[in-house]
Amino acid sequence: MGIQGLLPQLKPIQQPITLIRYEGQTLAIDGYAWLHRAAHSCAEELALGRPTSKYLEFFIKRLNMLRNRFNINPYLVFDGDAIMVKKDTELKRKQKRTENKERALALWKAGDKRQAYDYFQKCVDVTPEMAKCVIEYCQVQNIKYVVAPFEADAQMVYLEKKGLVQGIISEDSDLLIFGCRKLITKLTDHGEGIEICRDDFPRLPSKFPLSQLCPEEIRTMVCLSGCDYTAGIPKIGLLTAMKLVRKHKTMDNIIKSLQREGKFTVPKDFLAEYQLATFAFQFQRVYCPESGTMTTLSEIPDELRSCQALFNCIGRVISKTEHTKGAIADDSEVDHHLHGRIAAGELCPYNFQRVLVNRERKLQLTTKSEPIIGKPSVSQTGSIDTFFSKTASVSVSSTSTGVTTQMRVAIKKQEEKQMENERKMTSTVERRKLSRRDTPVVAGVGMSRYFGKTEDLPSEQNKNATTSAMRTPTPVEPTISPRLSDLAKSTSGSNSVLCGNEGLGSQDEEATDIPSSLLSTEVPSSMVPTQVDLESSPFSEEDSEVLSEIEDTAKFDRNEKAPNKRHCRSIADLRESFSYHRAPLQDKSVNVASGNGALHNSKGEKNQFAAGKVPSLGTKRPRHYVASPSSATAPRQATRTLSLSDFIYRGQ
DNA sequence: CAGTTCACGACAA
DNA sequence: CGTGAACTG
Repeated sequence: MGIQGLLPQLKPIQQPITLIRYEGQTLAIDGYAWLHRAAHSCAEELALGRPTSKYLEFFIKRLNMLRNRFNINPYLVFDGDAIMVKKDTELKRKQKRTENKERALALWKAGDKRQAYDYFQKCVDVTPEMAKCVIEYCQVQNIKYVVAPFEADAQMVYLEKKGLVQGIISEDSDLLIFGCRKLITKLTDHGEGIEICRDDFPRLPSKFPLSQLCPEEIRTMVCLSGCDYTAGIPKIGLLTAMKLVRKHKTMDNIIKSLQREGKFTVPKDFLAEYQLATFAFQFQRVYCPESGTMTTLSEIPDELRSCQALFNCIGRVISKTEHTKGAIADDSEVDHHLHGRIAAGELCPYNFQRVLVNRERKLQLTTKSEPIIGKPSVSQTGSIDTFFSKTASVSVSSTSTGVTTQMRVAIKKQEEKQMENERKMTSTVERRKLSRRDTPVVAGVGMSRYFGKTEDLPSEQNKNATTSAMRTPTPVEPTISPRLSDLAKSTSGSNSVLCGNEGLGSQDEEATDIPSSLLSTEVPSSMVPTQVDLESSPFSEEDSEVLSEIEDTAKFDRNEKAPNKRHCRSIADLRESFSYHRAPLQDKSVNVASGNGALHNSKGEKNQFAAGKVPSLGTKRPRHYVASPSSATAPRQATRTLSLSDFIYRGQ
């Protein structure tokens, strides 16, 4: 993957840096790159279809580092659907993985867990469901994210072009071909990495004078030597490709020359492959979080707009009328709304008819067994977990958050670490009212801000605020109603069967399809779930407990007397309510410091996207909807944007 | 021999 | 990703 041999050639301009130099800026992060690394810490659980919080912990650790230690605004970008040019390679990889997985499982069953472990590592696959788990964390934490319609690479470069991010964290050298200006690679846990700037290209040695090539020539070069979209020509590496381009300029000339000399064997349809590759590099579909529409990385020139092949390889988009993905040239024919929901992580990126479900929650729903948590958590045992199991039965609010147990555990762990650090770093204990800091309960209280432990909140005002905010990170949609019945089917009848390891690897496909009637942008209000719908659902008691989060949101949606009853303010609310301006570690209040607008944490106009901006079903919000707090929400906002610690340690 | 491509093994987590 | 084997001129 990537451009073989590119990074070594760029060695002269690779600059070791620390993230300090990005203080106050926003950086795009290749979400799947992190997921892949994180997945190695729990390959076994992932392959066996068992719950885990490890990969989330990885994200939390790193996101905390970025935000707290370096004051950087992370902008997570996840891959979406595969584009045509890459689909076959994707399939091959999948095949390899399933191959390894089978071997791993065979070894596992044979009892050879040692060797099985190695093969688990080789078959690690990251799924959109895992991304969703991270996404829900982002929603709670007010971290920006987007699910790219296709490749994250193109999406991230687009964000950079638009000035929404000032740099890109990724391991992929492809980024530079897409036009990335600032690439940060090899980022460590401590925030050190390698920076590659486009502006430094002129400093490259004459051996590899990249700056003397125009963008098109660069694409020619990498296509010759091989990239994600072309196999390249055998025996031609980056350097010979460079020479060829310098000599003959265009791909046409190069191919002619090569064929004349006969030294190299040019694959038959290489030229066509190249053509498609350049399309994908330049015009790949991306999602514009500002306008809430699908666009292309670069604008498609008029003379190419009639090229059908182009629209096939830059990514097929959803047609507004057909409700299928196709090569659509006309922007107004594109269903931007559905793509917005994909970008928000609401719908499955490769099958928009399916709701995207957090992997860990899905596991909770399909196997009723209580999740196997990483470890019983030595410190302060009994505080948080029992806390949750207690309140779960008492109050719906704790289960209504849509946050899985894994998330709780993961967040809790990180919180503990952070508090540990805080403890070390601050010798002045008086800073805040921390009298209760060291009591075992503290962690539990700390958690409450994520999970709406409403009874801890003093005022009625806050209570409402929290419940409305806490409901669920997933936008509350009418689609929940049909889903409920599906889930009922899948969970109620077959509980005993589903327990245990039964679903090895086959846990994926759930009947979460949305009826096509719901795909239209106009949703009859009759689709809003009714009390009858819910009460007639034949849940067992346990089921309803597990499912209460969904049910809750539905109830809440009904009772909410918000102006827009089809789609409660859900995430917009959530992030608005929970945007604290700074994590508690720093003393400097950054709220005010962001004069340059780089840090637009809570009220920032640029912050509106990640999910709140996404148009909701059947509503037509103004294009540049800025989540300006209404007078009604303003006071709540005020109370909300206390420092995190204040929030944690208030009320008891 | 210098320059280059390519296949392998190792990382890290 | 870095290494070394293998190939070329």
